[in-house]
Amino acid sequence: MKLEKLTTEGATRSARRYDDACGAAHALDLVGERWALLVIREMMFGPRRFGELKASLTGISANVLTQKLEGLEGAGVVVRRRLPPPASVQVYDLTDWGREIRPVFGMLGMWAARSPSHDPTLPLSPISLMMSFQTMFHAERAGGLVVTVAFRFGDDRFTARVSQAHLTIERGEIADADVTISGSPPALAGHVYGGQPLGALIDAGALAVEGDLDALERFAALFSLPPKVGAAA
Amino acid sequence: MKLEKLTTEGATRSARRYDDACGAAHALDLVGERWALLVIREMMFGPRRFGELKASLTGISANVLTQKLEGLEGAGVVVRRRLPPPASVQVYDLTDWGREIRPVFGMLGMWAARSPSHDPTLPLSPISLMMSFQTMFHAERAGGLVVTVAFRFGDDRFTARVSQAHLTIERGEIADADVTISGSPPALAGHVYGGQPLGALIDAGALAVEGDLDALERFAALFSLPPKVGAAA
DNA sequence: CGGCATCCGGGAAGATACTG
DNA sequence: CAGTATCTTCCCGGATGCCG
Repeated sequence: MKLEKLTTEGATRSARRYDDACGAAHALDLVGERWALLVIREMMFGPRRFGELKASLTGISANVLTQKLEGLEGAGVVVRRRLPPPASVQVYDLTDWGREIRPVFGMLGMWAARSPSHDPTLPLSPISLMMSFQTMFHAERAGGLVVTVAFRFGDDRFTARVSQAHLTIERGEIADADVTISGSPPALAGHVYGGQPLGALIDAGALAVEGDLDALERFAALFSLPPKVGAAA
Repeated sequence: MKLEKLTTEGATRSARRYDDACGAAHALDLVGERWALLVIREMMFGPRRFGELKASLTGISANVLTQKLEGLEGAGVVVRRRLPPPASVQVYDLTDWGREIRPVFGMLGMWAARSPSHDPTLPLSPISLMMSFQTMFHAERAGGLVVTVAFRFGDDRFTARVSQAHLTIERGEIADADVTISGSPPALAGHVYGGQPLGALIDAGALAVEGDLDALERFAALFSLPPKVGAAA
């Protein structure tokens, strides 16, 4: 009795999308599925290989990642490219328009960091930490500070530069950094955001620093999380 | 939270959450489930009743709405209140912190409106249209314009005021509006964003205008969608 | 009517194993 | 390493019914 063909009616109702002209609703149609935004996050600093994506997204399985990349490619957010020989490997990257979603991460992160249930000690990917720096940067604290910091997280390299109260971060390492820091993203986050003394983290072997250690301290002082809800101003 | 009781199986990782310190990931844990952001959207201009929410969210079913409201209440984003007698009805509203998520809608909407697949002619809730005005407002076009516009969508009333190149929108109707417009949100969107002539919409019975029609035209000229990707500047 | 519980089908998410 | 194939789990969503 309930065997009526739903295909005829189901064709009109687009599978599982909001039929809503609201821009936010359409954004959710594009990138609202589970994992989608985090996959995008991992490409925010440039193209990445399948294995890198899978390694950075703890808990995702290969088939789900494949499926998300296909969906995002169909939405025009992601492009699949093959690097020129000899390194003719396949990589995934954001389209120009896809990369424009970046401010959403800043807003989402700033908002969620105020949640009482936010736990900054959970695992953190290198890219997440670099993006958090851009979000939690306090330009008014920079003054005339000029400093270049190099980061090494496993095989991932990033360089941050502060100049004229401006912060720029890009992938890769340059030679003339004032200080180079190696270790895990959560350990560094523990210092920058959690107030853990740098010396203790170094002694524990969680971090290693080469170069101007004082420069690193001044760099770290530029960042802080927003106050939690209900916290006194 | 209430589902954790069944995790006797090996004390596995928390049901279906990203174990990620990234702020954006935590935001998705809080409001990343299907419908959650749209439910929030409908409370952006103040408290709403269950039936209002259900009516505005075309396609949602009562049990799903209940479930989302429970989840958002547990996350501290939504509060359930009972209005004082005699109107002792139950309403849902955003917490102060929950309301702070508003900029995310602006960013998401602005980004998704540039998508080639965005269809502005789909159904639109009154609140979505009001929020889109705040997002798509071009302050530089306002000059010294001072105008107050009243909107009537069914039983929903809103008032928009432009003054000193600033736009404010709130729920409710005031007496001294320069112009009052009645009709459906998609019809008004067709004029403001779709370039459909006001006269044609009025003749077709989709919109009705009382008061200074020229003021409405000047008001509408303050808004426009961002260019689609690939479109010529 | 508003709000919530329950049952059920379908489909997405996820783990695992396997292939080029 | 980069996915694909298969199977299981469980969320989503419709329908129905209970209760204030």
